[in-house]
Amino acid sequence: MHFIDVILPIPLEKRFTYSITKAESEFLQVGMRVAVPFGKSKVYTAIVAGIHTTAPLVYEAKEIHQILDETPLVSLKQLELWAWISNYYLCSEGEVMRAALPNAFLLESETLVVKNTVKEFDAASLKDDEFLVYEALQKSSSIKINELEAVLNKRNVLPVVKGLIEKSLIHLEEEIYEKYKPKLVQYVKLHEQHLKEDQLQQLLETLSRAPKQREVVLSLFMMQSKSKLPFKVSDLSEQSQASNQIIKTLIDKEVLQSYYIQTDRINFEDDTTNSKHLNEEQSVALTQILNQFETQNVVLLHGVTSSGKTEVYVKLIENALEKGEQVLYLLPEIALTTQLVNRLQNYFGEQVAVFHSKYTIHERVEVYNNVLNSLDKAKIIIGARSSLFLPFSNLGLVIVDEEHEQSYKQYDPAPRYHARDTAIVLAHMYKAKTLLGSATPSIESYYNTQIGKYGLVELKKRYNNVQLPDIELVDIKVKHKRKLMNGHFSDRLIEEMELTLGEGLQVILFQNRRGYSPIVECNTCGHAPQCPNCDVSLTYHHYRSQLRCHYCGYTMAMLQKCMACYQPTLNTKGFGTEQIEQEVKSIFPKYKIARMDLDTTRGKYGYEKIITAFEQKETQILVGTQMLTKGLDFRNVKLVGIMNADNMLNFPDFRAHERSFQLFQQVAGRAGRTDVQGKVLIQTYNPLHNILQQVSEHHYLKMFNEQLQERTNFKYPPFYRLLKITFKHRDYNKVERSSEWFAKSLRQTFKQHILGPEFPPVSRIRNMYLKHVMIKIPQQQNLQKTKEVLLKINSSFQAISDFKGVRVIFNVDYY
DNA sequence: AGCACGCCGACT
DNA sequence: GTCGGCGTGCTC
Repeated sequence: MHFIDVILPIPLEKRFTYSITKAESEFLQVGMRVAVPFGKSKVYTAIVAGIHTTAPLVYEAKEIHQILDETPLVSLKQLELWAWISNYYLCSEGEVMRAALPNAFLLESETLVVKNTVKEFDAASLKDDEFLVYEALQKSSSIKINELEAVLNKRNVLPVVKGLIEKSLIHLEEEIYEKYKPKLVQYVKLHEQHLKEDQLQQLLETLSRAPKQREVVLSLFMMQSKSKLPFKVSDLSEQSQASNQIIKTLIDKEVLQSYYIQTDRINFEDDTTNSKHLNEEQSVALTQILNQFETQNVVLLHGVTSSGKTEVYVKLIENALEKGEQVLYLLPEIALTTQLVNRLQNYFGEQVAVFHSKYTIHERVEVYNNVLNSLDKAKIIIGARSSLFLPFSNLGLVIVDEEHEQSYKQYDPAPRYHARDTAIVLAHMYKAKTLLGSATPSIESYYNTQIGKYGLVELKKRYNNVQLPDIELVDIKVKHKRKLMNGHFSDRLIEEMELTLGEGLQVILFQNRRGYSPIVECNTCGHAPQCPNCDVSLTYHHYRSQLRCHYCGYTMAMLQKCMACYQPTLNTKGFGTEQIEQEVKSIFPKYKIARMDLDTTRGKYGYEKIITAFEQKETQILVGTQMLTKGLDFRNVKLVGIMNADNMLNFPDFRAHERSFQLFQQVAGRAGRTDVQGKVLIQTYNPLHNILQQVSEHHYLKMFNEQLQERTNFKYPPFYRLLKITFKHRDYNKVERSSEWFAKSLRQTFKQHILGPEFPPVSRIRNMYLKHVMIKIPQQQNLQKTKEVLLKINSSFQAISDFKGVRVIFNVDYY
């Protein structure tokens, strides 16, 4: 007897065992996909994780449905990484599998209703619904079960189907299909029988009465004489100005022959240029990095904005390529702009492959396959965090750019992994080196350089010796008192904007909040409209005059009168990008303004349009949220205005200060990137705030030391690990009771290292109440043991019937 | 996570 | 009387 253990793409801890034949056991290898029946009717794609001959004791293993691969799709190293993630981040291997494989590799089964070939039966015995199904089956022999919903015009069609099965009129079949279809492009050539010269003459004569067709043949003949490459149908129709119909006729007549070639969807122009020379600082940094790699696995490159980190990366990549190694270049999702990708493609041409979520499922499969087959066109992978899961074979270098970015930590669906930390583990598995890069390193990473765990290399000067921008803090409390504010703009900001725009240079305005205003309040009674599903007030969006909830997407029309007291005294409180845009328009009517936030960047090329317009100076002023800060390189920006620094600084989180410093520094880095010194204005009610002082002095170390002190005092990372547990249920009391129970159990072991349960700032989202419990884990405490205790408590918890249905979410190294 | 089975209110 | 709501439990 032969069996396999498989990983299924579902959030269940266990692996599942299926039986296979001897022949299958000889063919199958770990890492191949199989389709297996699961539950009563489902068919899932599973990954083979083990092959053995031990029969399960308490149940009979089902047989597999079919084998889906000829060679493993997932390597042993990848499975090792999956196991590490599921163990470290406390989730199932199935959840990792879901995140790791492009969706198109996961087959889905669909139930088909198929007509039985039966003798006579009494049509009158059918109910109305049953007759409708029977009638539909007369036209086509099978129907998908979800299509029946339309036929019957109701949702629950199963009873009808059951009835028909009992009457032996139909049966069910499961159809499995592969979601990925290779892209085929139609090519044409002259049919073989016309290849010789004299035959061609003859052919042209026979076409003398069909001038259009004759034209096409001549065009093709011309094209063939110029180039030996195959011709696409689209090329031909363009060349000869003929419609596809004419070409189709010629193919039907066998004058032309058509054939298909499988092509990659991802194409780029090939204009390889030589990489730039490094300046002295950069070469020094490069040498230092290479030296440190001799003894360190991880090196942090701390380079101020515009110091030319990318050029250093390029050299390191070249270096790895020469050794025949693969390179993974990780970026936060939003920083994956065409700007950077184009730059790297210019250096490395086809060897670069890009992988991120805006790609279609087909494009992702192609990149995956190219890496799996170690093709030349996928030597360098540029991608967002999910590219960690690609099937590398000889990875030599991992670059984590903007390593401080919090978006490297996946938040919502499990696995809640940190891409930077996982990248280091991944690199370690391949004995590869990791380079972390940032202008504003995370406290954790910088701390690791201080204790000698990572190497550290610094780039202190900007490229071309451009000076760092001059940062000025504007006290808007004073400006308000002296009546020097125009809306949300201080006189200083307006002056500087006029100056910059007057010189033909561009301005970026940063406001970390979208919409028009986050709160609408009644001046008479103080009532503010709330979201019915979440515990937040609705944000007013001027565009379409709506009130929207940023948590659940609820919308309603903007009110004319207060809902509570019916007075038309509604007032907006606070402000977002929309309001800033509107104010700029009225203060600077002569200039063109663009806004970049979640609302304006929907769609695949959402960002690009706005960015390109700004690059090409079609717009002079760009208003936006933190999207603006990531990896954009605008040459013509001189002034950056931060509209309000306070709401970020006052955010209730131990990382708020670090994050504000990073964000302000990054935004400031957009100013003055070529030869003029940039200017940054930060408007604040609190100009004496330490962080703002440190930002204005560009003093990273001061910030680092101060924050580190606070982290020591208050027991936060890097001195303690944090594990956050979220409890979620629609019943408020259930959340209260269950989280209390859990925290109490944890306290028995971990004593004062348990915080909470506490409500988060937004305590209800989509009608689900939330409560958090935090475990602080001292460095000397064994992480594995801690998790074992936690999981044990969790299984007792799951057994308590009162807590049934409460979702418990673990977030290891919570960000 | 799905998806079935199973037990209680509003309709023909 | 049925249809359909979603609470509970299982999946190799």
